[in-house]
Amino acid sequence: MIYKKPEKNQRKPNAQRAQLEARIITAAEHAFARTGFSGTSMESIAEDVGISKQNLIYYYPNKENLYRRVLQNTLDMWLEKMAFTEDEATTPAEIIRHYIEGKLQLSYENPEGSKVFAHEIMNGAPILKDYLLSHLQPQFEKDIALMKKWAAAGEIKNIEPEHFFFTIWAATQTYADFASQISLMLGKKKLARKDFDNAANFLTDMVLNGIVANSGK
Amino acid sequence: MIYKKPEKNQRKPNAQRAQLEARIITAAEHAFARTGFSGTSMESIAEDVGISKQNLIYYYPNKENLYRRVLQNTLDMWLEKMAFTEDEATTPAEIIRHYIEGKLQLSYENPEGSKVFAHEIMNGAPILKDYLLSHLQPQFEKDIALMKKWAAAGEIKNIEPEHFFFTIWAATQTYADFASQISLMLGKKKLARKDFDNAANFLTDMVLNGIVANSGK
DNA sequence: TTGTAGTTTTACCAATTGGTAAAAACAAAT
DNA sequence: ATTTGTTTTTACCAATTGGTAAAACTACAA
Repeated sequence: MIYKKPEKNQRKPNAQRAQLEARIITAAEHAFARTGFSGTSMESIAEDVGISKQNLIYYYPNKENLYRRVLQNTLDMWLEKMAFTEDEATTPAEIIRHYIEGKLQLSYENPEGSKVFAHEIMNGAPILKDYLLSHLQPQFEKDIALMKKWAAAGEIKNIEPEHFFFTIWAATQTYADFASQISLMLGKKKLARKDFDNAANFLTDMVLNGIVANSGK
Repeated sequence: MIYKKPEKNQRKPNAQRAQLEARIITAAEHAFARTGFSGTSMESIAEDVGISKQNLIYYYPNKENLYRRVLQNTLDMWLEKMAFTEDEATTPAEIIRHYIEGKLQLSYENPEGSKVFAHEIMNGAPILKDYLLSHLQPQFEKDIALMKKWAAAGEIKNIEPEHFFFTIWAATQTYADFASQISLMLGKKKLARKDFDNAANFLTDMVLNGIVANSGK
């Protein structure tokens, strides 16, 4: 008898599992985006994927687990666009323009994630609170400082940077979170790429004219 | 036997009932604001009021009923601040300033209502859709036209008014809907009157500088 | 003091909730 | 063909859900 390393043999082509897991995450994201954590049932997610509830539970053993996974998934691509500290060599106007465009693109590409985030915040951020404090807050602080430096150097007007960020966040995320209302107002079935481009143009124009010292253009 | 008009005698001092109904509405608003329609249970609302679920059902016979009531309650005070057509005699700058202040005051005074509204929209506005189309949309159209007139007259820059409104709505409602995130960022337990004043100052300054032709001031 | 309208409590109920346990089906390596 | 790990199905379950039905309680007018 020889000692044989009991190396895990992975029979199933792992790709298939990954694919199903991805489909589950997508369905879950969709569901949580509409009705939040407590308003969503595991059954409905499973149904959406086309598997049984028990089978769903096999992959994600409980609801909070699944929810955290969805939240984390989104947050990863989210947070990096939430703060704008970057290459300080470029001008404030360019940084701000780039920032607005990036956030709007995110709303366009991942509106569901934005909504899941919104639900969590409106519920008092019970799960995200720590994360926001430890990850977003420091970045926020840094960006505030940067804008104050700009103001001191006369590159932008002497505004309150905090509210600048709240406004940009709100104005960009609204095209994801409130898409149904916006498309209703515009008389469209669904928001298209073009609408996001228009939004980007409007927003950057207004913001740059509004706060950049030498009038943006 | 004389025919006596069976006039309804209202024994219970009607005021007491009205008071309890108001307490229920408040509790319901609070609950729906956190977790939306499907995420809220009648039990939890009753508990919050301090009565039994069956007693709650005596006053509001079913959940959707109660939800519609809460929604309507909010909407009444909501919609009139959602459009700004008014006295056309005043200047665009004054109208816009007044508009922003009004919307922010609403967010300050009734943040719960704002959140209920947000939940409804994020869920695709299943109940509000018709109302928005018949009430908000026409006002919206009118205001768009007004702003275009301003632009044609050279009073404001040639922007896209639709996105102007989306931005203002988002930027003002965010202080209600996302209050938990904002207060987290500002390092405060709760947003105070002062924070809303600051927001109003920032927003009006930026917007007026950004879109009014003769630079707002 | 009794009738009556308004209110609250008690007793249920079927459906849905998130979740467990274990049996069965499946697929691949030996 | 058999073992072995992976996946799916079947069978449950206690708790919670929105809601019904009716009994019991309350207070006031006659």
